[in-house]
Amino acid sequence: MSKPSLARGTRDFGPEQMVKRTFIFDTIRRSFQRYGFLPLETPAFENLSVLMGKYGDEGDQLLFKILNSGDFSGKLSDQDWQEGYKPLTSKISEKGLRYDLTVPFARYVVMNRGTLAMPFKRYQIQPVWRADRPQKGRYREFYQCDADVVGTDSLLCEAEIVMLLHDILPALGIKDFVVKINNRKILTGIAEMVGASGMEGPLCVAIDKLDKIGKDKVVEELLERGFSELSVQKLEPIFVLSNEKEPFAELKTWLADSEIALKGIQELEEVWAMVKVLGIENPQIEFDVTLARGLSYYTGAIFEVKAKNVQIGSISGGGRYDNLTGTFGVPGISGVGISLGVDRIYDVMEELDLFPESQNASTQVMISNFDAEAFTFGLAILPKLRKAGINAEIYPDSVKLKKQLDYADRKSIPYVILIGSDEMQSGMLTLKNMKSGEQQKLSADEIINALTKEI
RNA sequence: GAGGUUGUAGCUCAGUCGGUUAGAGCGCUAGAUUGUGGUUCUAGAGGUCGCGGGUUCGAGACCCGUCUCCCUCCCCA
Repeated sequence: MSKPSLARGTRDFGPEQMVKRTFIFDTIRRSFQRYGFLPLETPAFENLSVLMGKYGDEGDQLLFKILNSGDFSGKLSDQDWQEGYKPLTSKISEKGLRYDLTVPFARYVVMNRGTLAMPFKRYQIQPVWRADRPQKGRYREFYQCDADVVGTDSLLCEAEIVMLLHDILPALGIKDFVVKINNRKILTGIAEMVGASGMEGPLCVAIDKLDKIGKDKVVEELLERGFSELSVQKLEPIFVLSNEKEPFAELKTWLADSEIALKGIQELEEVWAMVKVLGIENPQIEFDVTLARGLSYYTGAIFEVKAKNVQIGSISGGGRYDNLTGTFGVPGISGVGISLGVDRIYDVMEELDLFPESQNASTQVMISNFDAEAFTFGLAILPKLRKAGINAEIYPDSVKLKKQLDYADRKSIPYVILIGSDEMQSGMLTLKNMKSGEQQKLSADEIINALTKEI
């Protein structure tokens, strides 16, 4: 027999952690609802045909695949084994764990399009799985909180996402953050401009590292990735732009010949304008040409949120996707959304010590169990406490008081009711304050009164 | 997927050059105290040294493999 262990990249969440996590979930859910999003849940696993090809090659590889049940290898031939793992995978696995919440949502929209009031706004809070190598702030099972709008290409949705983030993060205590915004159309335009159409993928990957490794290294990497000297020269303005907060005018001059880039810039300007009208106090948004994001389905705005003063990756990301439902046979439904990573938000809050103290979740009063007679007496009082809305429990075994008080102490139960022969005779119970050690004689009703006031 | 690193009691960690019965602190259990927790004192329990193989008279220590933790890259929440 071997000791039990957790699967790589997974965690248990004990009671204290769950109290904190629940606080995050509740805060986010409340905001989602306030913006008119409706709840949705989808299955933990989907057919691979739904998931494959939506996240890029890298994403396909990070999908957890589920082995077909039963004799999955029975029909395999020798040739199947020799063709390599990719063709083999499709023969032995047809389901996979969900990788994000956006693709299953798109599938849901396609399957239910006749019944949904468009534009359709939904939120979804569920775990997702990625066969990644775990690291700080990176897990193989983690929760995402998504809010998406489909069925409209109004840029109001982008502006509302900005606003939503400015509601949620401060409500969690995260005041220092930055919402980075870019637009895929601009990136496409840039690739076009420098004569490297369709190469925005590698382009993004390289320029994304600008603030990390510096201009010279980025140029080096671009050349390595197959960009010509001329292309790299034409990219020069990027290195200047990257320092500006709102360099839309400069961008327009530089990319004047690219229709698609101009469209992207115009979209961003509109979002900025709308954010101003919505009146967010001190909006923490920033244009970032180097923001790319790997998910291949984005076509318009892209978002990423970073918490400042902590070394944890982005806590939220999202963007607009014009043709995700198109991959399921229903084109023309544009959507946009964001995803908040609960586990990273948790890590940020833990590191910055942002969790509120008060936790009304646990027991407020425990009835001690001195002997069989007192136990029966206490049993009658227990439901009265609970009916009055007081979290209460009775110690189940007639063991030494020392042990019972120790239990109450360790659960941080603030009050204990002591019942002995005196108390049963007089009806006046002893209420002990565990923090101060004070004890007073009160009737059951008086105790309920006193404790109700404390809530 | 590539590279590096870690693993000894429930937790944090010692363990010398390869050598007797693997230790400490905290925690846990019991008692001191038969109606009173936190402090104190006393006693006790608790180990497949991640797992599998190898070298050796002898391995917690050395070698190989494997799993896991953490880190860098890639990518991402």
